[in-house]
Amino acid sequence: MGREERASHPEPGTGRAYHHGNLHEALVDAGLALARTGGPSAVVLRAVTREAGVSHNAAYRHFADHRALLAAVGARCREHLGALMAARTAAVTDSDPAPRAWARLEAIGRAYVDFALTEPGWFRTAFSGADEPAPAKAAPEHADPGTDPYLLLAERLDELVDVGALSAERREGAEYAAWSAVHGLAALLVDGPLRDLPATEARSAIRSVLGMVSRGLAT
Amino acid sequence: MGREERASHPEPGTGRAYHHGNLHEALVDAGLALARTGGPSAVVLRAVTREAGVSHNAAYRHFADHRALLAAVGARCREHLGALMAARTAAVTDSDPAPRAWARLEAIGRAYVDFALTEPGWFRTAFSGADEPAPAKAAPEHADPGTDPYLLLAERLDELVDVGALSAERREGAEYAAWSAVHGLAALLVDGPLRDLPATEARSAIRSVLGMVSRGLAT
DNA sequence: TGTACATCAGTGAACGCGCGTTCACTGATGTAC
DNA sequence: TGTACATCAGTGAACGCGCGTTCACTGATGTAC
Repeated sequence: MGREERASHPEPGTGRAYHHGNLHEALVDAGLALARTGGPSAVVLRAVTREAGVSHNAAYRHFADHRALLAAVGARCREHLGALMAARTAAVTDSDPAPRAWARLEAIGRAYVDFALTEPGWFRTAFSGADEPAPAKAAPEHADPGTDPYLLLAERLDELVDVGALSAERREGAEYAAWSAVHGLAALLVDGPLRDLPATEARSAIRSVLGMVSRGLAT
Repeated sequence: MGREERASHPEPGTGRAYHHGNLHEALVDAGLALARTGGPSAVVLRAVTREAGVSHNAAYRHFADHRALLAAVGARCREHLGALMAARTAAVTDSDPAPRAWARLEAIGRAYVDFALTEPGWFRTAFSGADEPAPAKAAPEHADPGTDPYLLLAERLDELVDVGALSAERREGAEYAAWSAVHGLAALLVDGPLRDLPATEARSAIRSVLGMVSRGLAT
C-alpha cells in the first residue's frame, strides 16, 4: 500500500516522479481523508505526508508549518459543507416567493446539521480554528465565495427581506441567531452531551430547532 | 514553589504529610486551574500531579486513567456553569409570573454565554466529552442536580408552562431548541469563526439570539 | 541542438520533547490481639 | 498500653511512542547562451 499514488492534476500516464507535480493539493487531500475519520487531531503532519507517500519534510515546501496545513484542510471542510448547503438550496421546488425563501432557509439549516451528522470528522475540522496554543493571525481562508457557509446564510436572509417575509429590523443580527441555533445543535449532537441521542429524537430536535428559528425571525 | 500545599478538608495544622489526605479533590482542583487557562488539552496528567505537588503516578490511586481525571474536571466545570446560571436565575426580580418566567429563562441563557466568554477554558472543558479516541462508556458525571445546566433549563421551561406562557405543544423539544441556540452562540464566539467579534457586536449578537429564542418559543 | 548552471522539490537522519502508563518499591496508617 | 501485620497511598525509574521541526543533502527541471 502507498506506492501507486499519482498526482491528480498534472499530465497523466507517467505515474510517480521525483517531482510530484501537485503535492500541495495531494497533501490537502490526504489531510481531508484523515480528518474525515479522525477529526482535526488526526491531521498530523507526519501522517499526512505518509498518506501522500512522501517524506515528512516535503510538506514544508508547501506549508509554513503544521498549523498552515491544518488550516488549509479546514478550509476545504468548510467548502464541502457549503457545497451541500448550496445544493440543498437549489433543490427547493416551491415557487411562491415567500414560502420558497423560508424553505430555502430551512434547507441550509438542515444541510448544516446533516453534514455534521454524516461527516463529523469534517465538521469538527471545519471549525477547529483554535484549540489553545493558537496565536491565530492570518485572515481565515475563504476559497470559493459560492461555498462559504456564512455568505450562503446571509443570502437566504437577504432573500427573505427581498420577498417581504422579513422586516429590516428583524434582519439585523439574524445571521448570528440562525447560525447559532443550527451550529449549537450540530455541536451538541456531534461532540456534546447529545452525542448519544437516538436518531428519531435527534430528528425531532432538528425540527424543533428549525421551527424556533423560523418563528423567532418571522415574529 | 510547590511545597507548601495543604490538604483542603482534613484536619488542619499539621501541614503536608506523606499521606495527602484529600488528593482526589486536590487533583481535580489542580486540573481545574490548568483548564481555566489552557482548556481541556492543558489537563495533562503529569501537569496536574505536578501542580498538586505529587509524583505523577499518585493520580492512579484516585483515577483509573487520564480520561477519568479529565471527566472529573469537566464535571466540575459544568458545575461552575450551573452555579452561575442558578445565581442569575435567583437574581431576577420581576414579580408578575409570566414576565418573571421569561426573564428567568433569559437569565440562564445570558449566564451560559457570559460564562463561556469569561471562562473560555472551563467552558471548553465542560463540553470536551469526546475528541476522537473516545469509546466513551460510563454514564456522564452529574454531581449536584442543582447545578446541572440541562436540568436548570428544563426547570425554566416547565415554569413557563406552569405560568401559562408556554403551550404544552411548544414545550416539546424546547430544551433542544433553547440550548442549541445559546450553546451555538457560545461556541461560535469562544472557539469558532466569531472568535474575534468586537465586544459590542458580540453583545448585540447575544441580544439577537435570546430574542429569537423567546419569540420562537412564545409564538 | 547542446551544455552549464541556478533553482526548485524532494530525501533521510537527527533533535528534543512530553506524554500516558507500568513496574517494583517504601513509608504511613490503623486494626487485632 | 504495646506490638505485629495487613492495607493503603504515595515514590521513582523506566518503557515506548510519535510528534513538529531543523539540517545538510541530492535528484530533477528549466532557462540562458
